[in-house]
Amino acid sequence: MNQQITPTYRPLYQQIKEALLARVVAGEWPPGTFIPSESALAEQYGVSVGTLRKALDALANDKVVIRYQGKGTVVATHDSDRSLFQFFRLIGLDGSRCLPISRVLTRERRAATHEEAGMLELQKGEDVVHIRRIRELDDHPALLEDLVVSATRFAGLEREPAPLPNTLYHLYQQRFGHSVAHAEERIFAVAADAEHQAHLGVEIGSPLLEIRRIAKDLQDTPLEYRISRCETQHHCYFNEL
Amino acid sequence: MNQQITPTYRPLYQQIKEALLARVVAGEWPPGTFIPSESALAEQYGVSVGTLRKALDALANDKVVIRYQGKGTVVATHDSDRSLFQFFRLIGLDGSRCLPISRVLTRERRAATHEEAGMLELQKGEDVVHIRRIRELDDHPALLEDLVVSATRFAGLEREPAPLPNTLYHLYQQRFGHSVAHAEERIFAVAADAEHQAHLGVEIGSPLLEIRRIAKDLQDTPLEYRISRCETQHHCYFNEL
DNA sequence: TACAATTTGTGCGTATGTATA
DNA sequence: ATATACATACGCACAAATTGT
Repeated sequence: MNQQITPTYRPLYQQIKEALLARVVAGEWPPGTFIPSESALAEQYGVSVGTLRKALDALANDKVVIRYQGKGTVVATHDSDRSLFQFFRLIGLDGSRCLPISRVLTRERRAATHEEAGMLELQKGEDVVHIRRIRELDDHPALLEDLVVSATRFAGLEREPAPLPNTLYHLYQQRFGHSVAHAEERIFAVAADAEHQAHLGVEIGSPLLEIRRIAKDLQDTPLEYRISRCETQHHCYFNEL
Repeated sequence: MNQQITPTYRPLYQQIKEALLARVVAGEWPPGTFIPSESALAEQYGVSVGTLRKALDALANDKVVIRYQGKGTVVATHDSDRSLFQFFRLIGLDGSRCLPISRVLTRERRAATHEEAGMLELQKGEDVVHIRRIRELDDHPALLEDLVVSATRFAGLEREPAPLPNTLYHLYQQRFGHSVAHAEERIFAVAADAEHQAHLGVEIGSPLLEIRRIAKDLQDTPLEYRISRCETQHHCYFNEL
């Protein structure tokens, strides 16, 4: 492993990090499996264990892998924990974390709209799978969600087993081999319409939180575009700066 | 520097980290000043440079200090950059970061309400300074902000020079020696009232984003409670997960 | 229960590279 | 050029956690 992959200087441990990341992305070590030990990898790349440690620490920092003292290093999965703490930011007014229960309303395959194609970086005319569901928090309907994914990337999602799991990212990873690594959210305040009245039991025109999320994989490929509308009488969006 | 401060074992570099943090908090190195070099500090504590490096790296990760190769390590300040990128999460619809311009409406010292006393952990009957201002983004009034701080902790803030800087946290640090280290935000959707109509030019009842922020210092002491109401026709709240 | 093997975590020391003044 | 400071890289020793014998 030489120091000059490109003419510009890059630290060795960063090159190792990228090499390891490439192997994760390539599927050599599927999510949930243990990767080789530090000493074994250090020997493979011909670097010191300290250098390899720094690469693994950086990957752990990015939540690509998780390290367990005495056991080894595993590729990160979408356990309920991760989906809940990293990607679900709604909490009760008292600060309690409540786990959502999903109920699917519609599920269909159709052509992507112009906006969806742009968000998901799809070719002209590609299909998407569109899922609409409501999510209950504390036995009370709180969210109306519309989400779309590429129908080619997630082939057959519209025919998946009836009760979709309420942690969809786990399904993406298990069934389709696509892991959501991070996401961007843009939040707006909007007025409720008749649909929200019907499903969430709020007045037409009452204020709702609208959360537009683009979920991406390790290579920044957009996997899912999701719009959630949330009633904030009983819950709120929480963020730490 | 022994390994046993408490009966429970704690890594040496964490103990060093806390010792250094304590000296920052005590004001030994004010924000913006350079702290001693790695080798000097390592000698002071009788540890290796590697161990001290790990402590400093952790502090840099927490944004307590900033490291410059070839120059040294400085205690973090509230430059416009930090206030803007860490604490200001509103962006234009096109993704542009727009810097806000503030105009103060009212500024008064008064008794704390029950809610404010709870949020700021004040004694019964303590005073607060209350500032109300609007903030413009792209020459368009976009936010109506109400913020309160302890009148004893920020003594004389209500008599500060007329044009308050639009980055208040910088003033807190410079004038009162209180540095905002992190914050919690809770976001709601609310309906605009007559005041919002007057100041933001929106219809009564139209949806607004309400951001309730508690800003804390390095020791988790709440410094400021702030409620911002934001119109999201031209801007939105941005968050990365 | 005790012990050993494996793996990551911590700590030390040293040498060299890069950036800044 | 020189000096200083942080960044990278190597190697070693030992501690702590886990697992199997």
